Order: sequence, then C-alpha cells, then structure tokens
Amino acid sequence: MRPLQHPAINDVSVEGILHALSDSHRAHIFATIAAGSQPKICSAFLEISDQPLPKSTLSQHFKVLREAGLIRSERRGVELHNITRCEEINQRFPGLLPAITTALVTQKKRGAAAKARSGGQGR
Amino acid sequence: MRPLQHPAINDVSVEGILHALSDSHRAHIFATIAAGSQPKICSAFLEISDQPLPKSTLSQHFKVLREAGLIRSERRGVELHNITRCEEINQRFPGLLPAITTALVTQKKRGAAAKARSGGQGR
DNA sequence: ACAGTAGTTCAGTATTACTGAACTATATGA
DNA sequence: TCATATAGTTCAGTAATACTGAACTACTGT
Repeated sequence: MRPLQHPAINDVSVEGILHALSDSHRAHIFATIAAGSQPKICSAFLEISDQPLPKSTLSQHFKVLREAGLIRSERRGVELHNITRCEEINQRFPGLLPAITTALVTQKKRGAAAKARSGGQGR
Repeated sequence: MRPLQHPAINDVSVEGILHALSDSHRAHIFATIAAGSQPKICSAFLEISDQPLPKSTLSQHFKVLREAGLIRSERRGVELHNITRCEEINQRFPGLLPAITTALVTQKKRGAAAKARSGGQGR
C-alpha cells in the first residue's frame, strides 16, 4: 500500500478541480467535508445516495479529490481522516471554491423546492 | 442535420458546467468567446494548440459547451455564431462563471510566468 | 493468533472521448 | 444549373476513463 500522494499547491489546476467536482457524488463528499469542522472518514459516505456506493468506487472518488488537491487525507489507525485544502486553494485561486460550493447549495435548494412543488409532501 | 438544442436555463446544472469547463480546450474556447464582444465561429479555434484540432473534435467540444448551457449557437449561412449565456447563468448561479474565468486567467498568468523563469526568452 | 474494520488494488466490463472519413447544408462562380 | 468551396455534423472504429466485485493490505482489539 503506497503512501498517500498530495500534489503541491502550485501543481493544482483549475481543470483538475472542475473535473473532480463535476461528479455529483464527489461534489457532495467535498461539500460535506468543507461544511464540517471535523475531519470525515471515507466510509461516512457509503450511504450517500439511494443506491449504496461500493467502497471501491468510494475509494476512487477520494483518490480523485485528493489528486486534484481538494482534500488532504491522513491515516489514523485503520481509517483516513479527510480535510479540505480550501485555504491553500483559496490563496491560489481566490473565490473559486466559495463560488462553486455556493452554486451547489443553490442548485440543491432549487431542486428541493421543485420536488416539493411537484408533489412532495409539502404542507 | 437536426436543429441546434439549447437547454432551458433551469435545466442547466453546476455539474454540467464544471464538466464542460474541465477540459483545457473547452475552457479556452469558452473564455475566448466570453472575453470578446463579437460572436465567434467554431473554425476560429482550429489552431487552438500546438497540434491543430480535428474539426470533428472541435464540433464535439462545441456540442458539449452548448448542451451544458454555456453557449448559444446560431446558424448564419454556412457558419455557426457562438455567444455565451453568461448573463442567464449568472442569474441562476451568481458569481460562478466569473470565479472560474478569473481562476483560469490566474492560472494562465502563473504558467506564463513559470515558463519565462525557467528559460523562456524573458527580458 | 484470530477476527473485525477501513481502505486499496486488480481486472473485467461499461461508458465516454477522440478522430478520420463520409456526409449535409449553404454560398459562390462559371 | 452545375461544379466547387466552406463550415460544420454524423458515423464508426479505436482509445482512454470510469465503475465495481473480489481479493488484498494494514491496523486494532481480544
């Protein structure tokens, strides 16, 4: 098992960030890690959607996020503690991550609202 | 040849936008269209990189940008006039596109500076 | 040592992307 | 009208990525 690789902040690319976050599952994982103050472990996201995500898939998603420079993972015993690299990235590309996470939140709200309108059990 | 399809603004997704712009060529095409005040035709980007881009590939790139909702294409005789949908998108996801284009510009500048430092014909 | 947990790696499969060749559609000139 | 040229699309074969079950590594507790 080779050690975890994290790119230097200067090797982080906009395209890599956009690609990593262009997948719904990864975007959700990143947003969740970014929103919380505690590190999150990978297996916290096994039940991310209606279909439970296979753990090999989950592992790949974390690898993509890590190699894009979005998260930093640290082994703690048997588990991985994941935190974001928002501060570093925000220094390199000011405003990029906040704009994306805001857009994702906006989209989620709109989606929830549309769902409620079209027959969810809204009041 | 079927007519050009543009998604309604409410069907435009953050993931779709990020995916479309996660490719260097497409990011460059979009940035160029966004930066200019005149519509751009597809073939203006045939010589986008060192290797000339095949026109079938270019056509696909425009299709991806169009279907992501980033550009609007209109037939004018034999050519396609492409403009961005920045205003609409900025209304739906405020600040998202400016942040991405700013980041792309920043990255380009950094890259050019690094190139100059490491042996380009800097002053 | 054994069992349990967290995550990775591998390999087969499925999906997506790239691109040369053939094609459509429009414009222009003889 | 017919030939030619230009701009872009579609198709089909191939290449590259992504997904995922199974086997594996690494660590923890008993």
